[in-house]
Amino acid sequence: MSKGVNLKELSKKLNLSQTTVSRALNGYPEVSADTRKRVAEMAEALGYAPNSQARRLATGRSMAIGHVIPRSIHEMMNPIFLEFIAGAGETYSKHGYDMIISVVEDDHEEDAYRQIASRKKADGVIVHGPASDEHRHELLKELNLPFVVHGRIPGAEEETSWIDMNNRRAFERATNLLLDLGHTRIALLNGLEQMDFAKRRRRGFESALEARGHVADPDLMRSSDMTEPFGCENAMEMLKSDNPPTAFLVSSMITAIGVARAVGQCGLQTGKDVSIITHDDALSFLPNSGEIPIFTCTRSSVRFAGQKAAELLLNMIANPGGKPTSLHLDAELIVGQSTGPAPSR
Amino acid sequence: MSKGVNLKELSKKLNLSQTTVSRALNGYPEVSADTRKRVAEMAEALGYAPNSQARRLATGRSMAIGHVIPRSIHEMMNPIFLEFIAGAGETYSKHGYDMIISVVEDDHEEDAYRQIASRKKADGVIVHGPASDEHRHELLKELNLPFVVHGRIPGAEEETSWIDMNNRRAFERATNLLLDLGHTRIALLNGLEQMDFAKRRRRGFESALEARGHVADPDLMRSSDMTEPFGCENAMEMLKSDNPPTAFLVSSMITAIGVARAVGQCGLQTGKDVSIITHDDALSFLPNSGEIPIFTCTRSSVRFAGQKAAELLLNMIANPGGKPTSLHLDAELIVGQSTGPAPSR
DNA sequence: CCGGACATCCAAACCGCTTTGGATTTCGAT
DNA sequence: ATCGAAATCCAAAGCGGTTTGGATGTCCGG
Repeated sequence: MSKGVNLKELSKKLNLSQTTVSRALNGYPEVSADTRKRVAEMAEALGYAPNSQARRLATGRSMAIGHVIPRSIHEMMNPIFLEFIAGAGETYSKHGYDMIISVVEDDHEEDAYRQIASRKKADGVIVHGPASDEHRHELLKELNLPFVVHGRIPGAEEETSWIDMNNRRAFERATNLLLDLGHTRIALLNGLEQMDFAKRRRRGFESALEARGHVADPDLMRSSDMTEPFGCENAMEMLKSDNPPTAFLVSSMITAIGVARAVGQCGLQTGKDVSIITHDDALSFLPNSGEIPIFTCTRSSVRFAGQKAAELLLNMIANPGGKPTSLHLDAELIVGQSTGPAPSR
Repeated sequence: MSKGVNLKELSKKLNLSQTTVSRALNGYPEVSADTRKRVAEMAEALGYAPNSQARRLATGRSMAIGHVIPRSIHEMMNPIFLEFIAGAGETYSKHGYDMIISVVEDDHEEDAYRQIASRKKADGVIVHGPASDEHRHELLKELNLPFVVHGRIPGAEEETSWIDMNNRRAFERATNLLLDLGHTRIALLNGLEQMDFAKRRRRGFESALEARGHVADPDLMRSSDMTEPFGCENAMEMLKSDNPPTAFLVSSMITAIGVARAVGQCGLQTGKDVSIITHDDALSFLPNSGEIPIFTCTRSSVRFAGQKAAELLLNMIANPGGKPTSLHLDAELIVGQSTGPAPSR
């Protein structure tokens, strides 16, 4: 209601020292119950809230987590990224942390991290979209900035904290389902393969094929930003080829929608003439649920991952010096309307 | 490189007072060029960067902009929201501002704003997704917190700063195009009509129809979260009805994709049997560009809107006491593959 | 040679909170 | 009555910057 009351004024009003008022408000034991109550009431009445900058300066903790997002990431991973952020944000606000997001030019990412560290802008950061050739973790270690990776950094799994889904296994299972349905010509529309997750998915796909004595056909494997047109154009091209695939394994719902469009445009029917399995990040604006979801999918909620990543990070910050901890989520394989037995020809 | 140098240490190293060092670094005139250079070099060498909390406390400006996003918004507007954020973020970092995002439970939104104000967490905020029945601006005025609205608050256009596209006019023009093509049964798949933008779009649609002597058929108007299934299910239902529409006017690409799916499933062809015009927010992961875009659309880049909104707000903060200023963006009407003359029957 | 205008630089106050290191009081136990 | 522990509370010292109000030195015209 009222405004601008600070600790000094509040304590004067109460005829108490700032020390006592501060302690009363922050739950320290050396304050009598009476006093505490009196303080709380007056604070409430005067609408007192501690200035966060001052508190941060005094405590040395910024009570904020940073997310550095270079343009390239958010163009690629746009919706997935936000969903993750939203999840993380829920955890932060539950724990009184702020989330600060830096959108930076691609070649300023390192700068951004350095600034966060040197200016003490955040107590920790989340590393998004680790590449196969990843180096941010080294920088962050040097900067002494706690971090959690969304995904895994190849070769640094033991020494970093991360949260990831089991990409390889999910795609292995999906591929097996298609094989079980009789499909042998299976296309893979994957995310950019400089990203770690995409590489893992491909490995899952290939190893499932190989285990059954098949070999992945390079002509049927494409890798790109996961847009809708990427799905449509490539599916179209493959479907019109001499030896078209009967099934598609796709890395994102959006791309899968593109594939479905291509299937339609070719006069074919999804789930009958052509099967599609997609990974489903459970994005809220692209629901794929219901009794029989539209798309057969491997599903793993990226929002949930965000929540957990934040928890991991806050834990690290609260208990410094601990061992890195990680979380391995398993994707569900859910059968929907987009798969069926391979057409006999 | 090195770490933890603060102003005191830096100035000691230089045999200068903190005052002088601070002034040299911040470009004040009362420092000789020599000294300034010496200071700059030493600061560089020692890797000095001012602690942002301390600076904030001293200057009284938090150098941050807040975005409060209740769950309901980010479930609805997910991808659009992020694109806007990304645009705003670019502007912020260009000006040395931080972006802080609070994800809050729906009924804690007011609290979030109060906290930002009382704890001085941000120097201003962006108001997202104004409803027809909007009150946040009143709260923010009471809190004396500068803000810019993305969209418009009905009845408060004059007294608030906002950035918006011309929703009514865009949908009017789109409707006219359809009418020109001979369509008379046109369906409207709109966003939630408690949102201001959706209401405006509907008005544009209706007034274009009326101007040509038609009346909007309530059976052909639906309003909901702009998901893909919303488009598919409703289009399906309408197309199977006795008196199906020959064209759809849709509020979002994602929903339009759903409509296209329904069209395909009905064995019809988009752009021939059924025309679709959608609004296109120019989301990066849903490109609808190229020589002949897939969808005929009204296009307005929401990322650009984000950039501009941020500029508006930073201006307000830099020049307090100014009159509210606003920006009215015009959407382009772009003809793509999804429209054609109404089928003669 | 003097006084004032500039150009430089500095000591200290301040921003608003937390926290250290007592001071004072209370009270049961000896 | 005496003592030490426990319970309360406080003055003051930070945290790391910015900014105010001089102090000092230099240069120039008169």
